[in-house]
Amino acid sequence: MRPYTQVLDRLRTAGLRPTRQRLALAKLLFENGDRHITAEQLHTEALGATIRVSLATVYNTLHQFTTAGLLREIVVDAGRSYFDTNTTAHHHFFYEDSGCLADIDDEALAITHMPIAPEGSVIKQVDVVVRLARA
Amino acid sequence: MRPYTQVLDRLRTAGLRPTRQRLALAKLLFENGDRHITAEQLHTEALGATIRVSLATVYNTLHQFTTAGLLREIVVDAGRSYFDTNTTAHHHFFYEDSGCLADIDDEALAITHMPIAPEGSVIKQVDVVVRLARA
DNA sequence: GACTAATTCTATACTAAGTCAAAAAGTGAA
DNA sequence: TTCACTTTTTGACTTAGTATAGAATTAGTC
Repeated sequence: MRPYTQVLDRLRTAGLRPTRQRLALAKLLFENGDRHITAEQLHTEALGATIRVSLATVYNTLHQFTTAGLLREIVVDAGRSYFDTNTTAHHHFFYEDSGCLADIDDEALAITHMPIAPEGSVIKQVDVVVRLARA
Repeated sequence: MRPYTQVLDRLRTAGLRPTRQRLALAKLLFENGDRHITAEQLHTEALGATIRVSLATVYNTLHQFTTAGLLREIVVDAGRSYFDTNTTAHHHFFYEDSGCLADIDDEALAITHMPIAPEGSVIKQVDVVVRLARA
């Protein structure tokens, strides 16, 4: 099995053209366990791994992957976007001091009453953020 | 009763020096029903009401009010902060098309099972955002 | 392999939201 | 009124993200 086979399949399945940059970024994102990462972090990581890619391309790629269902955007900080490789429905702890995110176990939190969407709108997603401070 | 009596009391109670700017912004914020507002919106509104105040002061004031417990910051958009005059525990609908926020009735949404805070941290707040798209 | 249409990337300028800091202005107590 | 302390102002600056023209790349056809 060649090194890029899995991410190649993944991009093709998602209907995305498998460019050099997309393949390399997909490898960083999807072959290192579940991750929560910002565009800046991913860009730095790519450069550190001698992947030549512009910051604009990192942003474009993250947004394309999100639109294609490979990533999910997480909004916990008014100053930047986080992207989550785990796209299943789940919620997050957010450590405000460090800017780190962690998944909350499914059984640890549940919403028992869902509100009805107001007239003329549909519910896209329900996000729960448990904000943490250092004890 | 003078026009600024209520907000004057409110600032004094909160331990904040009642400067001209703080009084005027407090009046806009707290005497128009529950509001969700960004710094830019408040600044525009203040200027429209011939309140001379700098944008830096609007930001400073919103942050001071939040720290003093008069406002609550709501993070639903990675590009800007919203401030909520209703500081009780409650959750929000966020209309992604328009950038508008609306409170969710208490009984309409319930969470069973609060997660335990991870080692070394405390839960500051639990935020639920129901993201809406146009139908 | 050559050609080519369409897509994507790059580099850099730009935007929007928010912050910084020195000087000026204002508050409140004595 | 004075004065110590706080707050505001102004305009420069920072940060995260976006725009865009030209270059580079992908992928299908022959």
